[in-house]
Amino acid sequence: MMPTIEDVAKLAGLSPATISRVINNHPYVSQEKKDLVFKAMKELGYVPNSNAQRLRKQKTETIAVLIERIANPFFSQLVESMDIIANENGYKLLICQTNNDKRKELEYLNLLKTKQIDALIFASIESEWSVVENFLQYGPIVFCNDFAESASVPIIYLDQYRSAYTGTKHLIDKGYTKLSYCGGSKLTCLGRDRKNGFMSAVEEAGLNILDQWWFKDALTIEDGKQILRKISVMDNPPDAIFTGSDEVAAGMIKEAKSCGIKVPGDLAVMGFDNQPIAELMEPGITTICQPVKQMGIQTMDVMIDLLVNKRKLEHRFIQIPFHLVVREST
Amino acid sequence: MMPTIEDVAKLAGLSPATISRVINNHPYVSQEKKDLVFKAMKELGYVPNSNAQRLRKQKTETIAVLIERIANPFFSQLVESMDIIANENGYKLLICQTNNDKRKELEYLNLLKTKQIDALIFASIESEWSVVENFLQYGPIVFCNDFAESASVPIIYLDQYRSAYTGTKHLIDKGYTKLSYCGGSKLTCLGRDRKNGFMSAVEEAGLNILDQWWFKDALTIEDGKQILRKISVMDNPPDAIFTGSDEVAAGMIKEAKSCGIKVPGDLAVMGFDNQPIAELMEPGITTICQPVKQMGIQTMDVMIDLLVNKRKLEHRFIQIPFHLVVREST
DNA sequence: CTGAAAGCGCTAACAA
DNA sequence: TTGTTAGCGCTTTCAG
Repeated sequence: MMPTIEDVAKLAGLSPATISRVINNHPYVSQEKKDLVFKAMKELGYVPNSNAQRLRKQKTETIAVLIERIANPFFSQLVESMDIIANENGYKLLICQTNNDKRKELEYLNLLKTKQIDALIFASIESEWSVVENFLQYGPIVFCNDFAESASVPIIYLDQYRSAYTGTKHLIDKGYTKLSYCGGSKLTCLGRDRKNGFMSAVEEAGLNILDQWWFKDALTIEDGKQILRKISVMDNPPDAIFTGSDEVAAGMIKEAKSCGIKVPGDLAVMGFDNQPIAELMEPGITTICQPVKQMGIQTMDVMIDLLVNKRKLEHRFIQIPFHLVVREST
Repeated sequence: MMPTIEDVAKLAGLSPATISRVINNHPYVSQEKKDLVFKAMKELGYVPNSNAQRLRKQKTETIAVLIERIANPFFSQLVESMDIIANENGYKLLICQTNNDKRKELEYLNLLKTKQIDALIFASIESEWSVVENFLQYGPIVFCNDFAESASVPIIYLDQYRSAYTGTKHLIDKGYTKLSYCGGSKLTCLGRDRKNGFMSAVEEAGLNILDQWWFKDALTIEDGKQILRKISVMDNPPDAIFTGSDEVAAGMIKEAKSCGIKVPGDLAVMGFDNQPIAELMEPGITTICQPVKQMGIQTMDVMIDLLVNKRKLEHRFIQIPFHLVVREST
């Protein structure tokens, strides 16, 4: 079947060791033999068996990245840029969808133990750091976008507190007083910081938030529509809403049209991310621009540095800049 | 460092073979020994080294899928559903972005040869079948969405000819006579069939298409905007345009607003895919609904069948249904 | 500069 | 039902 290194050796009249040296660009192989090896390899259509190499070298040249869902544009863009950098450096990127399932997350973490990956990136996290920590002995771990409390590894992060504060402040400055908050799925560090930023601006302005103005688990366009329907039948509805995603905001705007609610006349809507959709909607969605690609690139740069230059794995926060994009929805 | 099967054997007072049997659920292991093995494994925190398993078994439980870009919503949705089915059947899905680069595609094909994957799915293809064919000896290959001419393997496909014909017919029935066509990147089977479907409806109606009404390489929102700008300055512009993607259509509609062109008054715009954006835009985009998830699921079902039941790899067309979704943009 | 040989961790005959 | 043994294909000392 597939030719092995031994077949090449035989054909070239050399030893497997020499073939291996050529494959791995070792110095001290005469040009003459090198040519012989290349010729034999070509003739046989030889390619080294990666599993044998991995077993021997105890390395896989593969990095895993854990995300919620690839169909979420934020993650697909993040992953795209990570993949490019990884490939440029000779690494493969394994994309792992957790769907916010702790069990699946743990399974993926086990890839480190079973030597199927050299390193792992969390772009979404469910587990406690105390659990994750145990896997550090098997390879470097880096956080990006979200992180686990008290994690002692590099964290590439956008200041959610300040960005939410900025967005909320914008609403307040525009004169809105009945603010609603629409958060994501879980209360991770990201969710917590974002909520605190919102609250901080609200308290500073001395505003009061009714219980019914709080929404959570809003992730999709559909979620946005549903929330808007709830708002549409409220006795005392909010006059502005801060959402954690452009998709939710888009769903709300779409549904508002059906319900006869004017955006921003009756309800101002803020998104988050600055996805393409934020610009395309009518009205355009005011949002916080997160440089997703940059985040992916920088995260992978850190990881490559760890892997290639064997830099020490230590805690540091790398801030990603953000900015407010004002459009018509507020 | 990491405990090996031998460590477990020693601790349990058994042979490595027995441990292996337990790991692989072989019959004929007494419950008593099994318990001993589990206890020892747990105590050592043992996990089998997959590279050793792969080398020995000559299997990876990994399937690759080749796509253009993961940030394209069509592909990210496709991949999401494939991943779910793959995981349910104990397979990992390796996502490979080719960016329409033949060289990269070939690199990924080589994963079959180097035993890093068991099988491969093309959801986008650049190479000739004559090239791809040579890799069949290393594992099954299946096409999905697009395919290579004369490929002799399963092809999961949406009838592009009929769908384009249907969409174009819709425009003609609405009374538009100056039709423009806006195609994708390359002239693959998918692109060719779609174009033929368009032409067929056009010829049937006896319409004339000006040279300047043909556009190609349109993929993104930005591309759509640019094309609209070109149209906006034409002496004799089209009155309806058939595009190959909702994103292109969305870009055109957005830009039309800036240019003072009415959609559909001055220009009717048709999309393709029925992405979420098609519903969200104002006007809503008339489009062809492609059941992406179903496509992903069915493709993976075929692949799993091939892999698990060792079904024979033979040519067959599996049709995915489509339907026209009429909204306001036409 | 090159080759011989050991062994990465596991599985599957073959024996017992 | 269990153990012994021979590799899977490659890399890396260690000798020469």
